[in-house]
Amino acid sequence: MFTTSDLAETASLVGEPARAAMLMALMDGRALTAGELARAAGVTPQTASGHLARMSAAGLLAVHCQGRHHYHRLASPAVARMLESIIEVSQGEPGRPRRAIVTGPRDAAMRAARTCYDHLAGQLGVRLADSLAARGHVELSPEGGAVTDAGIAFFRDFGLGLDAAPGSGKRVFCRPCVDWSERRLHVGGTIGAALAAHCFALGWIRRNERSRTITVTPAGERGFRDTFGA
Amino acid sequence: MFTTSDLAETASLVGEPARAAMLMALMDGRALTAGELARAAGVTPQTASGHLARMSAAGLLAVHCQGRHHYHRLASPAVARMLESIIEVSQGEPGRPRRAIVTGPRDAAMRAARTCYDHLAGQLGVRLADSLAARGHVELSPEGGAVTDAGIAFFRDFGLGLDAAPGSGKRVFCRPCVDWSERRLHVGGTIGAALAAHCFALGWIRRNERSRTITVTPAGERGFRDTFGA
DNA sequence: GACACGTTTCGGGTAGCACCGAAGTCAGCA
DNA sequence: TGCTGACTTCGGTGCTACCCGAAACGTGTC
Repeated sequence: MFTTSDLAETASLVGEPARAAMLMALMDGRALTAGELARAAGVTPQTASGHLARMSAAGLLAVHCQGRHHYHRLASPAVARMLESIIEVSQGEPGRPRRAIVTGPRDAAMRAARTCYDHLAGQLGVRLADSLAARGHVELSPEGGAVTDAGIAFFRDFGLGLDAAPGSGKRVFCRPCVDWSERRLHVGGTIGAALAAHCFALGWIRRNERSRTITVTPAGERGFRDTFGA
Repeated sequence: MFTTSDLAETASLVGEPARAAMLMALMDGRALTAGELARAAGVTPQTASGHLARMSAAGLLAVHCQGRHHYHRLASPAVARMLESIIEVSQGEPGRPRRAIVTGPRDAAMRAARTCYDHLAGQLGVRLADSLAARGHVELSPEGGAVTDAGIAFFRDFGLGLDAAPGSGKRVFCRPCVDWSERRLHVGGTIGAALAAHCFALGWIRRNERSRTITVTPAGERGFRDTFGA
């Protein structure tokens, strides 16, 4: 069972600016040290330590100690999904315009391409999703998403190891994820994670230091154009 | 764009016991008056009023004034999804047992059958989902869900008006929703909502006053057994 | 119009907690 | 073994906001 106080407890952990900033910093799926998270949240290490201990105890974060560094990461994809859904509500209705924000170059890089827990987001993520949908490889809707039979063959050719056999009748789902900068859907879930991991392995994209942004390499430019037409 | 403070602001609204209790009371999708919500949260009307105003301003609730009663409801399915995802995280890992709670008869009724925003949940919801999955009418996984072609025909025979044409190639998705009492998946999304609405229309189930629980009528017992084998 | 009822606004009391300074613990290194 | 750096624990301070009593507002009823 569960009680409403459990709901409030979890939500109140997220509902504090310093902790929210730490969680957002971890949304790229990497593990960061306590000091890095303290800087990301703009608080002193001792304050951050208390926050991290509480979030770990509540099952929001997982800790991995290595020497004198303590690496923290989101405990599970469910936590990432929770944060996404809160962000979606925070954005309000698309119709109602929110206050404009002066966007610096850093924000431009964020909009261009970034990771969203374990898959690709930003303009790159949306472009890929659009291309995959236009070619009939995936179907995406706010309600859900799935990889078509043609898509399974395509991803297999591309080099992704898919667990489900094409003839098994079992559908490969791709979770639709609302992009908070583009306000459009991109491909998440296991297929999104596998796709992102493969692009990293191919050297098409690489992570930038101290940021959730990613850079598309020249090889990636060619690859995305030739393989995805995007 | 959005900022981390938006995330914290929304989460902090949910992360307060009185407000969380009100939101949970609204999770059945109905609209309740300010006074009813005050009682549900265990606070005075004037305290509840302040909370409701803040949640409405933030876009979590929608208000509908009728005479001297103000009816509040969840502003959108996105809010319901957000609450579900927070609950999912609040429950922790299935492996780690949470503190046992003495469950009274009221809780037993909740576990048996209730509504979850707009669809059926509890043992009834899970039983229906299992039956539909076993017969190949839907496919459900934590990543997503879809109605099969056979399922579309089945639901059409049952009397549900489905928007997507069977031959259009467009998939009808059903959002998987983690049941917080059964810890299993049940059928949500538009198909789940349509299914629940049709069962209400057929008189198979009816709402109980002042509770999210629902009762299966004798006609419903027969109907669920004959039509769904559940 | 007087009254009852549901809801909202205002003001002050209070509890909780986020924050930081200082000190303690632990790992790595010379 | 002493030193440095990363992290945690402890104690005290200050602010936020939750809460309720009192009163005002609007609406439906007699």
